[in-house]
Amino acid sequence: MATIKDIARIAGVAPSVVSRALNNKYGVKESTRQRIIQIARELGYYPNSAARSLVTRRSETIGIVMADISEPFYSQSIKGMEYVAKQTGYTLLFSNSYENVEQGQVLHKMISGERVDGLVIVGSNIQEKSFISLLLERDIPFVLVERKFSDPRVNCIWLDNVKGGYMATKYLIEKGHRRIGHIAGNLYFQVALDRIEGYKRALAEAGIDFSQEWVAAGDFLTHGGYRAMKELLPLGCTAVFVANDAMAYGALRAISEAGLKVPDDIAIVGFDDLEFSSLTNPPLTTIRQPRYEMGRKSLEILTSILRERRSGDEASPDGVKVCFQPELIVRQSA
Amino acid sequence: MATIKDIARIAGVAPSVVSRALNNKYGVKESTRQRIIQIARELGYYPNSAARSLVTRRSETIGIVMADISEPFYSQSIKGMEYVAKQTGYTLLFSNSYENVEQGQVLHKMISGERVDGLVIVGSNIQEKSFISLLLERDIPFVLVERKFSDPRVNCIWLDNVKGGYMATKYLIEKGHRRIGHIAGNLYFQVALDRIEGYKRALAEAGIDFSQEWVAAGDFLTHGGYRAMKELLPLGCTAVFVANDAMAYGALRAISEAGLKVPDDIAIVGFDDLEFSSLTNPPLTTIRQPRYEMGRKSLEILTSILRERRSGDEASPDGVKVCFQPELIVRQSA
DNA sequence: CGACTTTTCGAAAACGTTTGCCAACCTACC
DNA sequence: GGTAGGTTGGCAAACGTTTTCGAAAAGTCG
Repeated sequence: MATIKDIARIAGVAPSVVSRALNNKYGVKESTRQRIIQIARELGYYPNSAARSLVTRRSETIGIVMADISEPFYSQSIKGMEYVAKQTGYTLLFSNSYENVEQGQVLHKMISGERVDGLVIVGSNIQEKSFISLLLERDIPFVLVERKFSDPRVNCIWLDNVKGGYMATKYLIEKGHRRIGHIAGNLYFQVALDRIEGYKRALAEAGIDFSQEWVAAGDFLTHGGYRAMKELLPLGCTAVFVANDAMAYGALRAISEAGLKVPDDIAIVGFDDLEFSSLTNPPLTTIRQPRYEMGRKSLEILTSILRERRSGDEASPDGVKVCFQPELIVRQSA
Repeated sequence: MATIKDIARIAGVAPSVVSRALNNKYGVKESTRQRIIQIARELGYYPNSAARSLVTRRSETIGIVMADISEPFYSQSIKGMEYVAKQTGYTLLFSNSYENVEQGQVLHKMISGERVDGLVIVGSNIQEKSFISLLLERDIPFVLVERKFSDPRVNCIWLDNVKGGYMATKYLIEKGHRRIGHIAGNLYFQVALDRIEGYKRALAEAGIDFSQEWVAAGDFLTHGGYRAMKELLPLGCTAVFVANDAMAYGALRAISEAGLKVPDDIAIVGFDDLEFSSLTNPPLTTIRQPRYEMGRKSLEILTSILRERRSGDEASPDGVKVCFQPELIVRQSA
């Protein structure tokens, strides 16, 4: 590979001039700049990223850590993030946390190895906070997705899950249901708790007693939804609000295996509005989460912080907090 | 962040010794090694990856380029790759090619910037070959997934798609169907061509005339499957072999919208066996592709090449070629 | 105890960039 | 023609490692 020195030699100029020319810095005559650019092109020059980030202390890379990148739930978020990454020239480095950000050395590998300039952490569980103080202490920009965090310094973006749970449940109540169950997500995650909270509020508002028995524990995965629905079935509810679509798929299956019909015997409302949810039988009524926009926003926040830092401006000490709104998508399962 | 020099100073030793101690190299007394390790731990030392790869010319990173990481099709491959990556300590750097590897600078960014030590390229289209000669020329290890490439030097792994297409079609024939349509994938990809070929062979073997009219053009995406099925519907076929599950979902929808029943009016066989395919209505009969194993294998091949190179052994000039076998999964759509 | 071998350690170069600072050059103005 | 001021280019240090080579220390053996 050609280096900056090769170019300098050929152009009859010092390496530093080549660097400035290629980086569009002030202080090099336009004619020599053109000459240098031409030579660089002919040599197929591409800057060595290790050398560059060693001196600039920047990697132009952003780390994305999420539970499991292969969950369909994340597909749209990723697309949104990539959109911004492409715009701003950042490279995205994905890493699975498998429900536990703090465990494992991925985070250390990323931040201590200076492989990333900043982080987007989506869906960390509520018990984890030491990694947050670590990031704060090391002064590494990051944004939390799907988690509200009270410290004013941290950037968070999340969906109003309480409202979403409320909307789903209220919709079922308006449809005339009174015996409404809930399949909850993994309770170590704030989203699961918030959706339960919304469910409770709608119930309370309609004067329906909340019963712990009606909420079955799930794990946000299809199979967990299936199991939970089986638990719920004998209780005779006429409707179930399921904390996410993936579990709703499992619930649909359990219901169908029991020989019951959706929505006539049991109505189902999911959460998330995955791509597949319009293809289930029947198509799933659900709460849409603007995942693309949220992914995009998360990266916009991060890149703008990074930009501020690079330009040396004093960044505001306060983080950004953005709350997105859920939307009810009515299909045929309720 | 603490550097190797800090440790050296505290330990009263030269930086080079620290490096050797931390990398478990021969030539440092066990007692000093322990002392150094202890100090490193106390300081929370982590090697700066840029500095390291600048001198070693290795990034300990593998680039994975695929059409669209968020397609559910890839989820299992990714899991398989991650498994090996974790074992071997490599970091995975994903990049979407959006159906065109050569376009765009991702590849250059990765290889010319020396960000990756090797590449796994899954599903490049058949017209693209200049990137292959580039990689060969630059002597960058890579493995092609989902594409057979005749040059003996290149490592390829693929599924026997001809056989898969044959199995799917033959199954339908055995079920008594004679009017069997096909929804093809994007014809710029070898897999699409091979599955058509398998379809043709099964037809020929059963003495059924092949008619171009019976094969509808698709794009491997759900919506394309939906459209293609609509084209096929008026032709009165009693069965359709769909080139992948994602399109099969669209086909199922089109059929159901037309008021027809699967499998009674039209039988459907898909390809891939995605997670969702057991949840469709009716559950999809399909050809399974061992995606996890293929992802895993691709990275095993690459890492073993990388290991050989690092140890300085002369690698064999010939690449590895691995063909995986498809498997028929019978559910209820055919 | 001396000669030799082996082990342990240190100095320094190298990897490819960026950047602060200074020197040289050019322009223009008096 | 001299000087001030601005523009352009070069030198050298720095970033944090690894690695080569040689020196010093330690160990071995007669």
